Amino acid sequence: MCVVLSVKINPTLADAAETLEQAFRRRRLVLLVGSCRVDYEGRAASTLEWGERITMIKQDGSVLVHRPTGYEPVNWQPPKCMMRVKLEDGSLVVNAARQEPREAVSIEFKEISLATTGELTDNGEFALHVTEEQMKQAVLIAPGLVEAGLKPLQQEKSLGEAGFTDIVAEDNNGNLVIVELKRVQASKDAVMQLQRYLDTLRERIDRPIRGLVVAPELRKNAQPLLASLKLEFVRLAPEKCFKVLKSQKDAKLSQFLS
Amino acid sequence: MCVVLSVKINPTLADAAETLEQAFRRRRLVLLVGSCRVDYEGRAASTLEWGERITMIKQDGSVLVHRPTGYEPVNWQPPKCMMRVKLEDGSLVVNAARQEPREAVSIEFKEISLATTGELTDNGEFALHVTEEQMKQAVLIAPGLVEAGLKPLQQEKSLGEAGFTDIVAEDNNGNLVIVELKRVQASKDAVMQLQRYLDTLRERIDRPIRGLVVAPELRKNAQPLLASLKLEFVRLAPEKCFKVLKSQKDAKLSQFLS
DNA sequence: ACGTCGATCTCGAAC
DNA sequence: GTTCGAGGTCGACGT
Repeated sequence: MCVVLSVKINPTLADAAETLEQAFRRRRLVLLVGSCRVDYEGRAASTLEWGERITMIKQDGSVLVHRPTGYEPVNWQPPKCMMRVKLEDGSLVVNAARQEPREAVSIEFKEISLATTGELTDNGEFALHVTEEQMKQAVLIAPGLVEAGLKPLQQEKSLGEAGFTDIVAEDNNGNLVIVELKRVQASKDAVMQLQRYLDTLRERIDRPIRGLVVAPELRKNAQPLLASLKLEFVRLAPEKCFKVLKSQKDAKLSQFLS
Repeated sequence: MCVVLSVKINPTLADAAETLEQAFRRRRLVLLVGSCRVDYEGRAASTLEWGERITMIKQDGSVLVHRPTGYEPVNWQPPKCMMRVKLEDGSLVVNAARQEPREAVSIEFKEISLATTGELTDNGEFALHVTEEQMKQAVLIAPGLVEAGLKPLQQEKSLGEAGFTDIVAEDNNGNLVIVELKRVQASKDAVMQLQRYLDTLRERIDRPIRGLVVAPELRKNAQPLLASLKLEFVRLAPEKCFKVLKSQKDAKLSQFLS
């Protein structure tokens, strides 16, 4: 297997231009390391003065210009860009343009240290292990994770403008229980969202309703708010949900095999 | 000048490991292209199965794993990571860990097509031309951009839980004027945010208050909402703000030179 | 350190 | 197509 098709070290700009032309025509991956200047105009406008950077042009026409530090690209262009190469006296200009919105990034190189092209194939599955949706599934499968005797009523109850509740259930005393789930530490936001649900529900339904924030943790500054609104917090670790889902999956598997 | 220090095409895993060890010790840039699998565990947890990707390890210890398409890295690690390399039978594992929050990305290579290291210097200045903050500055300098006779009162008026207004001013008729600024087309969000400010203010202050959404454009579906809330829209192009700021800057400069 | 807010946010799902 | 909400958001700024 050979994913890297061409590697040129310190090519002339003309040589690099040739390589780029070909790569863009065939929709190949391009990696450029060199000294450049970048102009952007579109949703905003920016200029980046001379410096050494890494430029990545992907197979779907997305463009990333990375400085030697930091998580984010300093300049970029989303997928589906039209790429153009222009050789001017003493500089190589790569232009990436798109419409809707109309915007363009133009990268001017005065020196290229490395020009690489390749064709990468990547069908590997990406899985985020415990999402909020998975926590919900886990709680619906095993409501005891939240409270003994809890009985889920329906998965999502539309509340019009107020949004959706995560879980509607009933407790051992016949109270309606509204559950607001968070995969990570719950903040005031989560508490206020739950309160809005309750406000809306109480206008429509005349029976006792409890509000539960269920999350691995409750942010400290949300605790007074929670208390003042007479809501409740239930600690639930994502790992527990993961175990429930795993055992569920295993059960299905063994059922399938039996 | 030589920013790229080492380029190895189809190196053995042992050879690559050697190169990486050295690069990490000296805090160099590393680019890897090859077939890998990625595990992440920290704020969330994820797995990415085998595929061909580009891995970029920056000079500040940030890590980016990019699939051949899309703007975003599929896995990453913020700056200041501890990097470790481990050679196991048939695979090279690169581990990037940090604390606060405690999390780690582990990249397992079974084949490396390209391993590059380098030392990039980049002091080029980056400038974004018109930000929302700059629009605000422009309006404070030249309130006439919004309305003739408008007099700004203070830059930001704290409204407790409701957040902050962009600009508080007074019009020719002695009305209080609350301005919500947007650098791009204003949506229902902007209108509702402004309305929240007004609700809060009207509880505290007993005088006529007008609410203005100031932006280059107002989204069509926000217009009925704006009308029903009796708010107003004022068109303001970022270019005009840019000119104001530029003339201001020029004035300062000529003042400085005189 | 924590909280809030903007972003050329990006991305996906729902409508 | 547009709108809405989440993100391992990131990054900047204020307290």
